[in-house]
Amino acid sequence: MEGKKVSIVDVAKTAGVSTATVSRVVNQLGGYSKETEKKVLHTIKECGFRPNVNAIGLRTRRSHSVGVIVPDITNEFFAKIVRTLDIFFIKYNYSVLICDSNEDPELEERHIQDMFDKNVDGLIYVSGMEAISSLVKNPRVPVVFIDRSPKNAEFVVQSDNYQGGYLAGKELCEKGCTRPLLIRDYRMASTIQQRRRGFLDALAEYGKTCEGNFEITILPDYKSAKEKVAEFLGEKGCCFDGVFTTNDMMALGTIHALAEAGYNVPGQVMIVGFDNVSLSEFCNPPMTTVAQDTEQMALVAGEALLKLIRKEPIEQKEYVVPIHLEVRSTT
Amino acid sequence: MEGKKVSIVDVAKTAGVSTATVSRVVNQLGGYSKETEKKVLHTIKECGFRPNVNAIGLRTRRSHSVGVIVPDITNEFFAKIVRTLDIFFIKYNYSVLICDSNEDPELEERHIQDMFDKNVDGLIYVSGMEAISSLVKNPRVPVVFIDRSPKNAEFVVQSDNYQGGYLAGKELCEKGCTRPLLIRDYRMASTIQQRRRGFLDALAEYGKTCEGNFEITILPDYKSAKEKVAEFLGEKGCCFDGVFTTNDMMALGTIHALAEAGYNVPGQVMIVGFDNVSLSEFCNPPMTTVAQDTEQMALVAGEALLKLIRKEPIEQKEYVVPIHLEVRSTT
DNA sequence: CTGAAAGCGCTAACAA
DNA sequence: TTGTTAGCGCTTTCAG
Repeated sequence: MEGKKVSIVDVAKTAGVSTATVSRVVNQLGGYSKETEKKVLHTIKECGFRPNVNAIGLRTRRSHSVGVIVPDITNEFFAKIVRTLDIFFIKYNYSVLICDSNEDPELEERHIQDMFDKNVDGLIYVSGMEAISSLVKNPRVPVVFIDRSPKNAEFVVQSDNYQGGYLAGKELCEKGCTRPLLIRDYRMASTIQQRRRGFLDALAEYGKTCEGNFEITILPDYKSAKEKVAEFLGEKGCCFDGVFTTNDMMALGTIHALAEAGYNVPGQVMIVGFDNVSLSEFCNPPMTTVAQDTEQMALVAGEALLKLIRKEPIEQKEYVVPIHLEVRSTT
Repeated sequence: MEGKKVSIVDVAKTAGVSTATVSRVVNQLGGYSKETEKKVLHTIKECGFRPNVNAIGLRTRRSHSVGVIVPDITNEFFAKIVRTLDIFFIKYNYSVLICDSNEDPELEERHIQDMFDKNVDGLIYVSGMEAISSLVKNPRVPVVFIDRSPKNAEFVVQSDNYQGGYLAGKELCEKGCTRPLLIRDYRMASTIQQRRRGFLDALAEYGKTCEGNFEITILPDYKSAKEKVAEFLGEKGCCFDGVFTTNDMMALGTIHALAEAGYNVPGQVMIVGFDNVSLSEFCNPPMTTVAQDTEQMALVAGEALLKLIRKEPIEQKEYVVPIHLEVRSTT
């Protein structure tokens, strides 16, 4: 009895009804008696019937699945979003297709095509590149953006990046920093712009001016930060006493460069990171950092996509998730 | 021209051939003239034809996709495997369906069913629970196991866990440890057993005996380790001078418990972890740990699955990936 | 070398 | 309330 797959025809036959009726029951479309329903449901269970998703997809052009595109699944921030989304959608019987673009536009393009080929009913696009062109090409499927806000986006959810930058600046100023330094991703994504703006505004509020070399722009990783800070230290000495980096790995690189050059953190230089990756809690000293609420972001995005898919009205096109400062030992 | 999807019929029509011929060309089955091939290929490109995967799946019962099941995508170790697999399979035009079982047997069961429903051509199962029953139920699709070796497995790839444990024990002994302690996952998975065995064998080689309370068994996370070690320290004092934990988070918990109790690492107690997560490099002090070659594991698994899917002969049923000790500052 | 046609499993008119 | 039936887009014999 485990030999062949049972189809809707088999169910119909053994239940003594038509395939249409079985289909109605399976999809809970109503228009059948309580009795037939019970009968059909019973035989379905009996013979272990599972609808063939390909046949359904072929007929309906829907897949009951959504795609999630992240630039790096290896990054805890994205991994958490993916996980939350996965758990969210399974509740609604949607399966999620995860795809790691690996920061590679070509790969990303390919993955997106792949998802369209699979007839995803919707897409969640997390902080990707600008190669959104191919997304827009397909107006059939709704797209929700996390952490990135292209024009014409149907729905965008982002952390309150401005507030994050502001909190970082405020923390530094209140703890007595007088010569602040900003280290940021050289690519000026909108999120980075907002963090920067918030930071500068906080400084201004405390009467700090932003002198000449107060800003370093680099690749946003540990190594770049460490090297660049070491170099900076070598050239100009420690002409700053507080640093805000636009992510935690850069903060860590900075901490280590400082430590190796013999400076004390937070004694001589304070540091605030961004993201609150678990590393920031366990490094030495534990890092003060701006924490994003990944779970909330994912949930909001999931809910919005679901509405878009169901063509329910959506009250707002944008959602800003609150952010908070996790104060630890580098400030 | 962007209005409707073009099907194989459209291509056939405009190319002036039959759908059968188009199909043959698309699938490179041969049996057509160079000329028709060129003509068909050209019109395919011309009108942007993309085969409908549902129709193909419905006909062939194959999906050209494989499933990957991990217990926690948020864990760097698994995320890396997923990413490598993804990149590997895309080369062969297979798409990979990632699923995070979230250490939840019910969710896992559901995800697996889902994958079968989607007609995955193969499955890679990474260090999951024992709920493999449902896997075995479906003898149609080949399964490759990573980091777990159930009986009857078609193919298993694992790190050389025994060697890992051995290296940890040796390192401790050579650096002068006399009272070793083992802290391990309370669940005795085969991988943990092997690490333990290797560790004990190394100790024996150096004439160390394993006295009474030399082994602590806990949940394998930071918090459990930290609490348990603190408690242990409180009850018996520091009756050990070297610790091997079966993963890095436990090692970190141990380090922190020790630090808080005022013990010096590695001065009074040495520590060796397992996994080489990036945290182990950045914590304080940077941790000596046993490094698994995740990339190699993923690649071997991917290659094996591909062979299984293609029904090519497979020379061995098991593959052991070398491991090495990353010596840092806790030993 | 090429085409005609059956049918994979399901849904959705339309009829009854 | 239920059944009949025509496809969805593709592969795959079987004929030619």
